This record gives sequence, C-alpha cells and structure tokens, in this order.
Amino acid sequence: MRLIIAECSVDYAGRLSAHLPRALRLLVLKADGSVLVHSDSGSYKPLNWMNPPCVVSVLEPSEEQASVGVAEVWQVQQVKTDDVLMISIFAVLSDISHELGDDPGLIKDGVEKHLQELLADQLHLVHEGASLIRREYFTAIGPVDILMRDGAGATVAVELKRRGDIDGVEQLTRYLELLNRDPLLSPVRGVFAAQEIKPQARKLAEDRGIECLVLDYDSMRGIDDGRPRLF
Amino acid sequence: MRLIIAECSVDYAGRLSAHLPRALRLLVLKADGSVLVHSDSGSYKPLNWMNPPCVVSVLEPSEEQASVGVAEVWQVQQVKTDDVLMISIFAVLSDISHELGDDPGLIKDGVEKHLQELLADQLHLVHEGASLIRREYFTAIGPVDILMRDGAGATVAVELKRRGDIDGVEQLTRYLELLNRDPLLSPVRGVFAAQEIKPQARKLAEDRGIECLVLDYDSMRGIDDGRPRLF
DNA sequence: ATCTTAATTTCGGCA
DNA sequence: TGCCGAAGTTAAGAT
Repeated sequence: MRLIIAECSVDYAGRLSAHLPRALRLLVLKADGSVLVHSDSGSYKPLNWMNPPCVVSVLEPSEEQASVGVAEVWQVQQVKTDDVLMISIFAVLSDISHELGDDPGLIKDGVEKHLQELLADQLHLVHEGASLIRREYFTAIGPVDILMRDGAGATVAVELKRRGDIDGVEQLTRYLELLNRDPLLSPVRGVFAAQEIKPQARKLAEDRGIECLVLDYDSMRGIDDGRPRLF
Repeated sequence: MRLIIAECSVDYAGRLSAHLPRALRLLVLKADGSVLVHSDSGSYKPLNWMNPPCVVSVLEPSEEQASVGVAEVWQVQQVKTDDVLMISIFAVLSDISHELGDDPGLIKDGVEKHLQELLADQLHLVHEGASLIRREYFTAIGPVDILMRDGAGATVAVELKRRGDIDGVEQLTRYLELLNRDPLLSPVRGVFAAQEIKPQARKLAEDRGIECLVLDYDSMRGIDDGRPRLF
C-alpha cells in the first residue's frame, strides 16, 4: 500500500464524467491495483477511485499542463472497461509505502438473516398462537421469508426487512398473488414486518390489505439471545 | 488527516456487531472526526469505519488485553448514536499527519438527469411525431420522468432508468394506474426506457402492455452534444 | 459466471 | 430537517 499526500486535480471518464479541482488530497494505491482519492471529510466513500484490476502509468504533462504547474500525470486505466482516471500531480508532500499482506476479513453478525431467525422463534409477535410452516418458503419467483399459520389456522406470508420500503410491499404483493393460486394454502394474507416502516410503504401495504408490523430488534434479541456481547 | 499503519484488531458494535482479527492495516483519522480502517485490497469501502461526528479516546488496555500484546485501545464513539468502534493497537509502524483543508468537491456529469434531458430533446426515439407535455410531471405518488403525446395525440408516460429493472416497471405501473384515472389524460400507455433492460423486467413490462425501449447513450449524446470531452 | 438482494449503504434533491 | 430515489452504487449470497 502506497500513501501519498499531494496537491492534485482529478478527472474521471467512464460511466460518467467527473472532475476534481486542484486541492490537497490523500491518494491510496492498494496492492491489488485499486486507487482511492480521499479528502479530509465526507464519509468513507472516496471523492474518486478506480476499482481493480487497473494499471497506473506515469505520464509527462503536456506543455499546457506543465505551464500551469503540473509535475506529473498519473493515468489509472481499468483493464476490463475503458474507464480511466487522470490524476494531475502539482506537488507531493508525503509518499510512503508499506506491505500489509492479506487481511483475514470481517466477521459480521446481526443482519436480516438473524432478524428472520429471531422472528421465526417469536411468531407470537405476528399472531398469538401462530405456528411456523417454514422459513425461506420457496416459490417460482423467490423465497418467502416466513410462511406460517395464525391461531385460527389461516395461512400468513411474512416479508421481513430491516427498513420497510415500497419495494418490500411490491415483493410481498407478488408472493401473495402467487401463493393465493395454491388451493392448499389459499387464502393467504400478508404481514409486512420491519424495524422501521416508511409512511409511503405503510400506506401502500394497508391499501392492499397487508398488515404492517414494526419490530424492536433489541427487545427481540433480549428475549432469545445467549449470544456474546463485545463489551 | 492522520494516517497510521498499525497492527490492530477491531470490534464494532452498533446496528450490527462485527469483528476484525489482528492484522496490519491502514487507519485514517479525518479532520471531521471520522475514522476508516482499510486493508490492502477490496474496493473503496473500508473494512470498518465510524461516521462523524465521533470522539476518539485512547484507553489503557485491560490486563487480559495487555497480556496478549495490546499496547493501546482506541475507543471511537459516535456522538449521536451509541455506535462504537474499539481498535486494539498491537504495534504502530507509521504515523503521519497533514492538514489538507477543505475540498472544493466533485463535479459530476452524465447521469440519469442528463439522459432525461437528452430523451426529452429526442422524443422521436419514442414515437415519430411525439410532443412533450412535460418532464418531471408531478403526481401524488411521485414525478413521472417524461409525459408526452405520441403522433396520434395519445398520452404516453415514459419511465427512464440507466438499468431497467423490475422496480422500474412497478413504478411505471403505479403511475399508469393513477394517470389513467385522469379523464383529461386517459388513456395513458407506458414506455419503459433504459440503456439496458433486464429480461425479467422486459417480460413483466410486456405482460402489462408496456413498451420497452433500449437507449444508446453515446449515440443520443452524439446527436445533441457540444459538451466538452476530457481528453 | 450470472443474477438477485441487502447495505453500519452513501449521496443528492426537494418539500 | 426529513423523505425519497439514484449510485461509476458495492458486496454478499444463491442459482
């Protein structure tokens, strides 16, 4: 990994065109060939970048570029596409390199799959006396998150999201349409469950007779946990 | 901006829990308080990070941590939420700081909005003799990208995407349903236009009587351009 | 390899 | 400020 603090301007041409005026920035050249251009603020997303695989060539500046103070032009060319990043270097303040080696990678825990497991163990949150038919009930157009029977024995399809958006309601609608063609299951009603449900999504769901259910991840986790905390 | 090359392990607790085993990594501490943890590969997304505003405190390692070689523990605490990043430092190989100052920011060009402008100027691509009613035609459920009349005077709603997916067809379907309730516009037919249309989206659109139109950005740009190229 | 779906999404626009 | 939709989305999982 090579870290450079440099005054530079950057031009990108590829799926769009973009330009960064002259300023002091961090350039990161990773071992796999990727390049990041970071400013001193903003989130983790770089101002500009190039994904691997790519090749970096150092070019002489044109006469015009040299006349405005460009010392070098770094051409970062994507190998598979014709995306290209042109970095015009005015001045280098720092330039260090380190071998970092392979990274063992991130271990995650606590995303939608886990929420699904928790809810499958706590179906009473959906309906008192409910019983699971199965998680990931497969249909021709994809898996239904949870298929269950309510206390009265009626079939219920649950679509689960972390954030409940219109997309999720559309998805559940398609499942319901399909499931209701199956005489063994029909009639099937829908429950749209999420940690947070957007007003538009709620409106659309209710218009279609789909029940909305807001889940509290922390309390669900509290009931059925035993998993280690970090601190 | 502070750049540190260090052997470290990282734990994150917040919307999820995540752990990074001990390895050599780049730590970036930005002026706005955000922290990035990068490895020497992977794309521009850090292995782990903390968004601003946050405060970094240097803690003494516990006895247990010290016994396995932890020299310092950096606690990165989000100010608004209770997200926290714990970075256990085993060894620091490099530690440099630079003042970068504000960045003038990125200038973009060539995204969906531009495609919309181009198509509005080239409605003959949709239908010979077509005329624009308006771009961004506002409805209760959102703006229709382009509303126009075809050569025969019939109303046409155009939904425009860079990549034509099922979502876009659903969106257009909702618009059509609404627009067709307006006696001044009805009957309204739909055109789904994109640089690339997924087979599933095409099938769904055609099942619903929505016409699909694949756009060639370069040629559309070639006809009505005059905008500068970078190279 | 391709496609689908989630993401600690991030980012920008507009009401 | 909050909501909504696009992104050079990226990234992970399934087919």
